[in-house]
Formats: sequence, C-alpha cells, structure tokens
Amino acid sequence: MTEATLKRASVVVPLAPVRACGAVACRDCGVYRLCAALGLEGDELSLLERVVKRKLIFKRGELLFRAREPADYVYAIRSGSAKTCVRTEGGRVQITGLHLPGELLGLAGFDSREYTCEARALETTSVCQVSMHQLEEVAERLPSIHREMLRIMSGQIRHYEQLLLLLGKHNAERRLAAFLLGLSQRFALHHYSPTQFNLSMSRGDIGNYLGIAEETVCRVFTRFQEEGWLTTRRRYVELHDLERLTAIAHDPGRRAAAATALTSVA
Amino acid sequence: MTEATLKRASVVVPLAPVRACGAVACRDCGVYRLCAALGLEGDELSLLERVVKRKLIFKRGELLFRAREPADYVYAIRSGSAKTCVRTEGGRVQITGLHLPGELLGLAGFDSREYTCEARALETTSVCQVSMHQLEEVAERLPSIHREMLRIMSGQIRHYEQLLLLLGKHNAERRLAAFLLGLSQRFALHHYSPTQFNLSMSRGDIGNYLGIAEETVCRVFTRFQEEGWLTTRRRYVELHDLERLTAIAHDPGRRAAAATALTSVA
DNA sequence: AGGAAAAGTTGACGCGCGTCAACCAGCGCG
DNA sequence: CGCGCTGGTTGACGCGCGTCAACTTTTCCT
Repeated sequence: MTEATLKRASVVVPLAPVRACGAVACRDCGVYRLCAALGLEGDELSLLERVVKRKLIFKRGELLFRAREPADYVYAIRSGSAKTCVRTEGGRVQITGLHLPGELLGLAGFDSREYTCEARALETTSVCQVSMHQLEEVAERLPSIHREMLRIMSGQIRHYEQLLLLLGKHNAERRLAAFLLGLSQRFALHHYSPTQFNLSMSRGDIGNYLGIAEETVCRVFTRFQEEGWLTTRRRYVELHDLERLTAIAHDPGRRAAAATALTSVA
Repeated sequence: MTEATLKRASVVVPLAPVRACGAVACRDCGVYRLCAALGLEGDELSLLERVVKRKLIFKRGELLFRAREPADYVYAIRSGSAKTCVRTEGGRVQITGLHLPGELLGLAGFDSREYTCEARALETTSVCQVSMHQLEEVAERLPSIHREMLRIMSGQIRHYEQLLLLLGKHNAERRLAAFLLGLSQRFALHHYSPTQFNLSMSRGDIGNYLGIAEETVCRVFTRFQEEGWLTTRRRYVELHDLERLTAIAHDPGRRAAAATALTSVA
C-alpha cells in the first residue's frame, strides 16, 4: 500500500522512488542499548527472552494502547510508524508524537502504572512488546537498564519542549517547515533519505499535531510547492530547498513572499 | 515583598489574606521519596549529606541554570517559585513550566549531561542543590533512587502533555481558566488555599506560557472579573466560581457570555 | 468492478487575537 | 517627596487562520 503510493508518486515526480521505512536492525534501534544492557549478563538469551515478550504486528488505525490503561508493556517500533495522542474530557484530541522505527512507546506510564496517552499505528507496523514488570525485575540487578530508561524519557522531554516552542510561538508556515525539517533529520539519522519520504500522517493529523487546521496545512503545502521548495503528492514529499525551509522555520521576522525578489536582504 | 503585595491586596479585596508559599517541610517535598530512599540505608546521614550538597537562595530573576550548561545538579524548591523556559535560535522564548515548592528541576538533563532548558527564580527562592554525580553513585547501590527519578520524569511528561493540549486546542479563555485551575489544584495539594494565591508570574510570563499575548491575558482577566468569577489585583488572585471556570476550561462548544443569563443550562 | 466513504484541495468569509500605541499605577531610588 | 521605570490596562485596527462548503481524487469494502 505504501508501495502503491510510491509508484504513483514516481509517475508525477520523476525521481528515484525511496523505500518506505523498512524494519530497523536491532543494532539501529533506539532501544538497542536497553536490549544490549539486558544482554550483558551471562545468561543473555534467557533474560532477553523473559523481557522481550514477542513481536507483534498492528494494522493501520489499530491501537497499541489506550490512555489510563494498565501500562503493562512498552513497545519498540521495528518498522512502520505510530502516533501518540492525549484527550480532554471534552473529547478533543492533541497528537503529541509521531514515532518512527527504533523508537520506544509507553515508557511515560512508568510511575503511575498507567499509560499517559494512547498510541495508534499509522500504517502496518511491527513492534517488540516488552513486559514492564519483567523489565523492572531485571532492572533490580542491572542499574544500566534504569539509566537507559531515564535516557529515553529525557529524550521524550526534549521532544515535548521543542513541540511546545512550535505550538506557542510560530505561525503556520514555520510550524509546517519545522515539522518537515524535523522529520528530514530523523530520517537521516535512521539512514533514510532526508529529502524524499512518506508522511505517514494525513493532512488532518499533521494539522492536529501542529495546532493548525487541516485546510491550512493544505494551503501552506500548496504555497511551498508554488515557491518550488518542495513537491508533494498526497503523503509523499520531496524537499527541494532545505535551506529555504530552514530559513522559514528559524527566522523570526522575515516575510517569505517578499524575500523572493523585492527585498534583497538575502 | 510578597508580604507587601498581599497587604496591598487585602486593602482592596477585604478577604483574609493568605500566606504566600512558605518553605515545605521535607515530608511534603515532592522529592521526599527520593531523599527517603537515600536515607533507607544504614549510614543514612552520611549518604544524604554527600548528595544534598547545600541549600541555596536565589533572588527574583536569578538563573538557577542555563540550557546546554553541564547538568551537574538538580534542584528541589523549598520555598518560592521558578520558571523554566526553552529558546529558539531566533531568540524566541517559550516558558515551559512554573515550579512550586516541593518540585524538582533539572532532571531532564540527565542523559545528555546538559540542561535541556533554563530555570529562573520568580521571587526569592530557596532550593536544595543535589549533586547529579553523587546521586548517580548512590543510585548504583539503591535502585529505588532510579525509580524515583523515573517517577518524577514521567510526571514531567504528563505535565507537558497537558500543556500541549492547552496550546494546540484551546482559545484564550480556556487557556487562562485551565491555567488558574491547575494552579489552584497544585496549591491545594501543597495545603495552601486553592482560591486565593499569588501568581508569581507577570502577565507577560503568563501570556508566553499559554501562547497568547500579554494584552490578551489582561483582557481575559478583565472579562472574568466582570463576570464575577474572580478578582485580581496585580499578581494576587481570588477565584470565586471554580465551577464556572471549570466549565470554561473543559466544555468545547459553550459560549461564556451567553451562559450568564440567557441559556439557563447552568 | 463499482459505489461509498475518506482524504485532499480550493475558495469565501469573518472573527479572535496579535500588534501598536497611549495611558495609568505602584515601587524603588535619589 | 517627587521622579522615572517597570508592569498592567484599555482601545483601535487589521490580518492570519479557523470555519463552512463545494468539489475532486483515492481508497476501501463487498
């Protein structure tokens, strides 16, 4: 299905199609150091197997877990992608994260023993399911496991701080530019193309994530495309001018339209 | 100086003035379980003293730490209050937290060994400074310390998720109402009055925190006051109608103005 | 295959809130 | 005691973006 999207895209945009994110090797997984820590003891396999319960497959739209549900497992994404979101009593939803292969979900529920948010697969997604209980047991003997968990959680906190900055202080263009660049960098980290990739999120999801309306997302995409900074075909995106986009994302006072020719402040 | 503010306020608003937040007892400190965990070993005092380096006083506006600085210490607030904020390269600032007595600052820098944000005292503030390095050493032998750190960090994550919801999905009235109610609840937890307290933040800070303009904060305060739901005198606030404010903060579709008399939905 | 539902796009319109500006009120300082 | 400064308040104005709506394209389901 992702295949199909890519084929279609490559008809219109005649550039080498990129493979969607395949499964990460354990070595490239963000949880690797956690798993490695588990493996450090002599009885490597038995420990690992007690903790990494099993590998599961979720289809597009399926729930990995719900908020306030007992947080019995954490999930490491092997391939595919997932979104996390929180809800108000009023039923409003705020997407708080887009998670790519090698990333860990559900750890924030650690203390309350309940998930703090819900997680949903954005496409067919393969995950490692890790028992929180067993993880804790093993951690008794291996402090490095706790350190890894702390490391991962503080990464999550940094992510939220960046998102807060985006939601509180930026206009629609900056939000979308920053979103795309952030994705680009993450793809690069994972050894994928930083300029050609599939957003696994719909326009509506992106808008929700960035705190703007779905229609505004469309309009900004169109504007960027008219300027020649990127091309998109539904969820497939190609970034043509990373520098320009970076300028949009960062510069506080610059007006994008005027910068094209009139004011040669460059 | 907080004293003075209160005295002034009580002239205009003839209600029993409330004491500003005094120092919390160790027993009421959010870090108590951390300190307690340290104390569980036989050589209680020596351990505690190696780790809790010293108590410090910061004056209004003074920095506890800066982002990207080596994260050598975490700070537990004993009295007063502090704000944390992150910055863009462009120089924009987003306040990410308001911290009251009993709360812990600087833990998110754990993995990168650098603070992820900066922290600044909002008033004269007394803190316990805890050496990260020593904490780690002690944690080698006491897994419960790591568990406490995880607990505190996941609390931070939940806070950010709520803030994201606020910034992404709510209008100015809802943001301010939710902000005030959140504070109210936190004061109640700390055994202070949930209806009469000092915001240690300026209007500008509140606006920044909530992602709205300073002037909008003023206007919404004025509107709420006209409706009789609260009174404010500079940074001193009294909440008169928690229910009404809760309705504003939660209900997605309700219009505040109309609800006063016309629609008796109550 | 075929029809319905979902996702995406574009236009029109108006309101919420940001911005600019003037002004006021405490508070610290000399 | 008065002066200046910082923080707070209020008004006017306009633009960015949310909302509603019509329409197209793609995907999903039977």
